[in-house]
Amino acid sequence: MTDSEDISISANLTPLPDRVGVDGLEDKWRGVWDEDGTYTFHNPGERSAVYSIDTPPPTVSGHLHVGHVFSYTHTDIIARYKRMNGFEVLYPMGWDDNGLPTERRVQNYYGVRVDTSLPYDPDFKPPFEGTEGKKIQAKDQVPCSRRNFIELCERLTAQDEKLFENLWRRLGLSIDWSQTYHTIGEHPRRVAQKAFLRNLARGEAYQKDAPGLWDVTFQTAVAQAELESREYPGFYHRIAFRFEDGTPIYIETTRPELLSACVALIAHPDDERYKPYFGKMVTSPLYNVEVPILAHPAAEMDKGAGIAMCCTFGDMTDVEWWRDLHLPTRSIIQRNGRIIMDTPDWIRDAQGRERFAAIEGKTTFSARKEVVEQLQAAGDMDGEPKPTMRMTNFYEKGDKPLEIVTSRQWYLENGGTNKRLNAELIERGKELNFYPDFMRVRYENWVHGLNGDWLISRQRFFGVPFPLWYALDEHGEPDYANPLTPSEDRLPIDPSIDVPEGYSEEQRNQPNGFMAEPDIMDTWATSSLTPQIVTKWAEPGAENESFFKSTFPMDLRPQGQDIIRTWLFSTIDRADLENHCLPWANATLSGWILDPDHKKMSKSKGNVVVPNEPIEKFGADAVRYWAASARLGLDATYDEGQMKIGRRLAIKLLNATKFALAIGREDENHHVGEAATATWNPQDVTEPLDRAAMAKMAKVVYDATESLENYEHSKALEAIEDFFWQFCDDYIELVKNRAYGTAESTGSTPSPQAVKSARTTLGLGLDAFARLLAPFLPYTTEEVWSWMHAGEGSVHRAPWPKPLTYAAAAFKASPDLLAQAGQALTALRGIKSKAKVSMKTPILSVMLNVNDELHDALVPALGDIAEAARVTGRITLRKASDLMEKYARPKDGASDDAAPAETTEEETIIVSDSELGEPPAKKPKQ
RNA sequence: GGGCGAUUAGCUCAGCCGGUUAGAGCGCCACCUUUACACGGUGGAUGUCGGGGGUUCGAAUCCCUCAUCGCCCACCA
Repeated sequence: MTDSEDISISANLTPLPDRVGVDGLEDKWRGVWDEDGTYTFHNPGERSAVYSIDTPPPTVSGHLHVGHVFSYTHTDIIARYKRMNGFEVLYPMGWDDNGLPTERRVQNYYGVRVDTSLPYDPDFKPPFEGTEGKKIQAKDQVPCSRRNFIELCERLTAQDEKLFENLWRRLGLSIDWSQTYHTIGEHPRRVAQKAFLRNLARGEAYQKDAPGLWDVTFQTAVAQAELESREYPGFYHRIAFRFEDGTPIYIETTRPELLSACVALIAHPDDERYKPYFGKMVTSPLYNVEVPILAHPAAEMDKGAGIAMCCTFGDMTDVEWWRDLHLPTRSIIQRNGRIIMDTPDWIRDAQGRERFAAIEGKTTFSARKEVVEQLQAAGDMDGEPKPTMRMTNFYEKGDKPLEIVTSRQWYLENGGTNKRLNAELIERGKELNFYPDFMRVRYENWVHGLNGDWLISRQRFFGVPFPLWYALDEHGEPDYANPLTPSEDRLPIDPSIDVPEGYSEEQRNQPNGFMAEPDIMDTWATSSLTPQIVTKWAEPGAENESFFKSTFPMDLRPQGQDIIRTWLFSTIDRADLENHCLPWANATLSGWILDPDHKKMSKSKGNVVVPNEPIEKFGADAVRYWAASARLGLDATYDEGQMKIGRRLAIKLLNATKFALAIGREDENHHVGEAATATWNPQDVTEPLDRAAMAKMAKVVYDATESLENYEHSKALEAIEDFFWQFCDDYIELVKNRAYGTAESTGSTPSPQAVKSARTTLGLGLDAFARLLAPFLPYTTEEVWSWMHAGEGSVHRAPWPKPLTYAAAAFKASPDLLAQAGQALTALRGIKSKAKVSMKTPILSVMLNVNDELHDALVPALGDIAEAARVTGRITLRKASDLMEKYARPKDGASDDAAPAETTEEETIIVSDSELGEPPAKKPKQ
């Protein structure tokens, strides 16, 4: 095989449609891709031949959003690009269907709630179906077993997943649907439990009975990563504690209802105002409980009165003081957020006990009101409460401030307490390529700022259960210190159904028997393992082992910037602990979608655009074009104008390709009904203008490739698109007559070689554009590809173009000639535009005054230029030096030659002495 | 309070490791139905590059500062 055969492109040309359009292409090609398995991943058995993508599993909430199509398009462009570069692309889809959002929807949709004491009922029928929107009162909700509830969760999410899948398919995501997982599915459960058991065995997972953040609405513990600070209105209350002699000492608090939980007053050790009192005792108002005044550096002198009431627990600072100063625990808040029902024994004062009885069982809100009234009545409050806005921690999905509750929870090391691990995770962050790079800072900030390990247990129902049981002693008390674990080959298990080795079901919850760990893992504890899930880390068998080796560590994690601290970080944590490496080499971070008023689109704002609408209106390729024109990491404005441009680009590609392929094959009605073959050999490109076009193509291919290698899809698209329009507007216009083999205007018939050169360049060019645009406009490019490569498979499996092919065709020509010829053409069109006549009007004669370099460059393309501009008479090029002479003399004729000196500097081509002919007679409309 | 982005034509955005007259598309104006395309074509007008300072022969580009918008982290007495 010689070099020239190596790079020439053979085409199988089909008959062409008389009219083309983008509508209908989606249905046509989606079916073909499914049938042909165009996007199916085939394990090549070696890591270097694979590009693997850790697709974000969207929360299936039943609500779709254009933001979804935005970021997923970015990833799809990369997937398609890598596939065309010969990689087997593992591009799976996942659904995040476990967790609270699903639970809440199921409760409302079916009108049920979990009662863990109920047994599974295989014939359970929920009282409602599809009641969303209508408010089902809590009292109307029918209790059901956890397993029944989970079945309902699965039923509902299956419906939502179908909606999402339809959208993704419509959008043209090149996902291998056979690799789909959902986070509550069997395989992810196995991964989550296996990874947890290994963390446990290595001592990275542990349980602790400690104060922690607690959501009173959902009645579950929450993790640091799920916190959200929000402004919350409150009041400062100035309250008097008293020394033995009755002297008051004032503290300020926004939470007077916690007065009875006070264990100390705390001031800064350097605070001169309070230094004399450290170590002294004071008594609390209302309850007359003695508490010490202590020093701690976390107290801030300029906050409130400078001395704070430490309660167990009002906030995380209280916890810090309590821990550091070994203070007693006096909890008064229950897990449901209400005050405890029994008057605590540390209140001994009879009147104090009476006062406490008045707030028993109340919410913090009404207890606060009661306590304030009591304080005012007792004369222990100074002045009126002063309103304030303060930042308060909320669970990101909750709407009541978090309380701090002591409970037994499971934790996983994440560098929040282990310094060595923290440093290691920072280091992992440095190894990872972030796109854009500045996102790395957010990761580092977060890891540096961790103040505790990752709380992974949740007191909820729909999620992956901990694979644990506890032995019960003769009194029925669990031995938490020595959990019972299943062997890995039993996974996944549900401890509330399955039985630990060596026990029988009858022993469940019996003295000397066992009990299941009731908690489930947080959603992120499963989601943090998506790389292990999609690469089949936990699946047994040689085939899966090979799969894992070919795909892990993965290549790409695309995700939203808002979940760097959760998903990105926790995934790195898990892979570091389990696999001792980064889970992927690259992470791409998407920005937000803003509505046309630059407000972030969100459901609560009511400005969400449902993605089906623009796809319906403009077509999937057009919507993708809009998404593709935004850079990673930057917010993008929802812009239908951009979609219109995308649609226009797609239509142009269809028409230009049809036109180029039709040349020389048309019958008298311009209809192409016959199939044909063609060989586009770069060596047949012989004309200067054609070579210039190919030189430009080589550069564009090179630039686009470089941009895509750097995950800069928008830059690649811009380069390709720019040249595509230049190719259509200038190059095709300049050569179409030559390609036809006719020369109507100049009267000189082009040589067969010149004709072939033009046709070859058109073929090579449009073949290249189909490939270059394939990642962006998959439907349109597949359509045009099918016209020129019938029976050769999909463009999406065709090789990405190489600069070498076009450089060979360019034969060392400069790309500049194309631009220069384009300028000349523009100048000639300008004559007609200014004269307000049809472009068909012949130019009888014209003089083009150009600078010296341009003069020499344009000479070889003059024939094409004259032909394209319909110059029927003389076209003369004159050098700038001669031009100056001309302007030295007064001149006659047209007035568009004003200000010669300036004009000479600003324009490279000046038209003079032009003479137009008669416009041709208008043809009657057909 | 600490940090990260953004700020360029009416709109959406390029350009930013300093260097000729700051670009594109949309929109706008005028014209043209031309053997691919009216879902079209051709031509044209449009900017104190957020403000202010500085470095430099030269700044949209580098430095300082301020402002506005968005986001992240911290902030519950």
